Amino acid sequence: MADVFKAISDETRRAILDELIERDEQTLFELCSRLAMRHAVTSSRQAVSQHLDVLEAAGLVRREKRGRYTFHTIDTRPLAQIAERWPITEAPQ
Amino acid sequence: MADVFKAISDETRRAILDELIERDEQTLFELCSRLAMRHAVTSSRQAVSQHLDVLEAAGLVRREKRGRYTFHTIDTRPLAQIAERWPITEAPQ
DNA sequence: AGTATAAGCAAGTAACCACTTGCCTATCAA
DNA sequence: TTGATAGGCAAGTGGTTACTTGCTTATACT
Repeated sequence: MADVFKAISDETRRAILDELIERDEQTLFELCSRLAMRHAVTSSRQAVSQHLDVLEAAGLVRREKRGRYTFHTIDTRPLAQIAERWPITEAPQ
Repeated sequence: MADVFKAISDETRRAILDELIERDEQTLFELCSRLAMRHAVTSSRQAVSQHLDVLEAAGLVRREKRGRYTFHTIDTRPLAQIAERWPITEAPQ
């Protein structure tokens, strides 16, 4: 789907995926503080939340609400279609 | 590079890559007519040329000028970094 | 030399998108 | 029940970007 390409076209969203690869099942606040500390992302909570909306629409992140916390889980499988669509050859074509 | 993600974030540019996968070494005019016929892309020559600029900056397309023709070649290798950055797992994480 | 074809350059425009701001809802603890 | 924490909703704004328009350059053909 086109959503996947749009999702990874933004630097902050790529940092979110990086952070979720390092540590999965994070809440919004956890993500915000760890993005600021480890990935030099200065976006506000609302901005990060909107990015997570985009990542969820692309199927790259799943949300699971427990109590007052919402945990975010990464799912890299939608990225497979990229390598399938344009197979990577060793030498330049 | 960030340019690769930006490059494939646009539907028309993805169609250009699709078309170059089908038939490599096309000129700008060839690309324009084949995009219109086979990929329902209605963009003008200048628009396609600007898209090729972006794809070239991302290293996904190389240009080779011979006489009055400029041939465009696809190089999918920059896409490999995507799968490397977020490895694809079979089951959801 | 003159014309046609292939393509580059550059400014202007309109739509999109990331981000902010302000307010609201829900859950939990004291 | 009151306050604090975690998060959602929605409108407005500024910057980016895809696209058009018009002009220019370069190569090839007659």
